[in-house]
Amino acid sequence: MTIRVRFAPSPTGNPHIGNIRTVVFNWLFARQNNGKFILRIEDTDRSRYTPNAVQIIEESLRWLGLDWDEGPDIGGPYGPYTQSKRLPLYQEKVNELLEKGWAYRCNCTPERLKAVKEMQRAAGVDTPMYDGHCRDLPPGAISPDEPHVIRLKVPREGETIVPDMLRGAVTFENQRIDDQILLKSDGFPTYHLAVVVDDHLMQISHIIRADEWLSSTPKHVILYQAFDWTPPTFVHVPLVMGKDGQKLSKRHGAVSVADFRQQGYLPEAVLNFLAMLGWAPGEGDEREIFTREELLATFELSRVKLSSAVFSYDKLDWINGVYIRNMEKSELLKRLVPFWQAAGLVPSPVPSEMFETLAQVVPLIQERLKRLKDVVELTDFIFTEIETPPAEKLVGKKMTPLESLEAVQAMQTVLSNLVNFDAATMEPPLRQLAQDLGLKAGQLFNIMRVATSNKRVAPPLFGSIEAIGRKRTLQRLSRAEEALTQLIASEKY
RNA sequence: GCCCCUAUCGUCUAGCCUGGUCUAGGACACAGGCCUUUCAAGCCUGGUACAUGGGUUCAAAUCCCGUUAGGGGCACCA
Repeated sequence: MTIRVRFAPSPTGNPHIGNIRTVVFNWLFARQNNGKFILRIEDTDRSRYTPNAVQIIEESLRWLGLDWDEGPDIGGPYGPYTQSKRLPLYQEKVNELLEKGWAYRCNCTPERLKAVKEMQRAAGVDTPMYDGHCRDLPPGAISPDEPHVIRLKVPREGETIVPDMLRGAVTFENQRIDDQILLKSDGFPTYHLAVVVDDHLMQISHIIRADEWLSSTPKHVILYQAFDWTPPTFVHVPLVMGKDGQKLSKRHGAVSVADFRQQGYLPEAVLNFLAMLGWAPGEGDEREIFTREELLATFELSRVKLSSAVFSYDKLDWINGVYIRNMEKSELLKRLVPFWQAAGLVPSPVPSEMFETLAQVVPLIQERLKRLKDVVELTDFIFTEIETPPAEKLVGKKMTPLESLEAVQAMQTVLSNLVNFDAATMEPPLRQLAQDLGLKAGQLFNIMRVATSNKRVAPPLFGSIEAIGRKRTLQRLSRAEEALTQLIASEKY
C-alpha cells in the first residue's frame, strides 16, 4: 500500500509550532516510507478566513524543509486541494447519505438549538446534544429549498470503535455521539464531513493528527461506515504543552514558526527539536542530535509517546547552540548577515571590504551564540560607536583610579607601537605589560575590555580589538583616559 | 458535570509489550570544581523520579483493578 499522509490546516493565521510538530511526524513517516505528503487547506469556515494564511503556512513548511508532493500550489491527481473549491463534491456525497438514510435535513433554528441546550443544562444533562427534533420527520417534510442543515443520523444504540495505531481500540458509546451537522446552512461542509470525504478521495492511508481530534473520530468512523468506505489508519499523537501544562499558546511566548525564525533559530535545529518532542530512538540509543537524514533513518512512528510533552525553550536553545557550533564558519557568516543588517550594524548589501571583518568576528562568537539574533548584542560595539564608559566602571579590580589610568596610558603606548595590529601580535606585549605593572592579566584586560566595548562581558578581547581596528581602539582608550583623569581630579587626589 | 486519553528526575526521555540484569540510564536546566583575560564552549563531580492504594507473582517501574492528578473533547470552529 502506498503511504499517503496529509497536513490539513485551516488558514486562520500563523502556523503553530505544536501543529508543526505533528507535521514533522507526518513528513518523516511519508518520506521514510517512500510515500506522499499532501498539503490540503481546510477553509470551510468562511468567518475565520485569513487572507495571507495559506502563503504563510507554505513558507513555514518550506523554511523547515518539509516539502509536499501535492497541494494547492502544485496541484496533484486528487485536486483541488482547497476545500472551498470542492463544494459540489461534498454536496454530492451528502446527498448519497440522505438517500441511504444516514443523514437527515434539519431546519431547527439556532435559537431553538440554543434553547434546547439551555434546558438540558438546567435539567442537569451531562452532555448537551441535539434532541433529534427533525431526525424522524417524514421524507420531504423539509424542502431542500428552505434554509436547513444536514445532520448525521448516528445510531442510537451500540458503540463505535476507533482503532488507533498507538493506543489500540478506543470505544465510544453511540448514545453519547451527537447528530453532527455535516452540511451547514450556507452550503459549506463542516470539518467532519469534509475531512472524511477528502481523506477518502485523496486516498489518505494514515491520519496522523493531534490528540484533540480523538473524541470526534467516532463520528468519522460512522461516516466511513455510512459511505461503506475503509477508514485510514488513525494515529493520534499527543499535544504540545507550555510550561504550565496547558496547551501551548501565544501567552507562552514564541509559538509560530515565524517567531522562531526571526529569533535566529536554525530550521535544522527546530526540526531536530520538534522530532524529539514525544519521540525518542530508545533501545540504548542516546543520541539527541539528529540531522534530517538521521531522523529519516531512525524515526519510528510507532515509538511516539502517548503523554503530552512540555515545550522546553531551554532545550531548544541548547540544540540550536550545538548546530551553530557545528556549522562551517562561512555558512554561519552567511546566516548571520541578515541579523546584523536588520539591526542596522551592517549595510545592505554588505560592502565587499567588510567581509574580512565579518569573517574575523565569526570565530569570536560562534560558541557564544544560542540564537543567531544574539549576534547583535554580542558584537554591536565592534560596528558602532560606543558610549564612553563611566569612569567607575574603568577602575580595575583591586586597583585605584590612578593605577587604572596608568594602565590605560601604558596600553595606548603598547598598541601604538605595534607593527601589526592583530590579535597574535598584541597579546605577548600586553601580557608583558601586565607583568611590568605588577598586575594580573585579568586586571589589565578587563580595563581594556570595558574601555573598548563598554561591556563587562564581551567576546575575546584581542580578536575584538583587531576587528575594531587600531584607530578606533586608540580613540576609545583615550576617551577612557579622559574619563579616569576627570574622576581623579574630581576626587581629592 | 459527562466522555476519552495519559501518568519515570523541574523538563525531554530510556526502560514497560517479552516481569528478575533497575540500589532506574541519558539529555536539558540547576549546583560545585577544573580550564581561563570576561562570558561562553569544553571537561569532571553532585542532587533530584518509577503519583497512590490494592492485587497477581518466589519476584513489579514493568501485568490487572481502584483512586488521585494532569490533559483533551462535549459548536451551523477546525
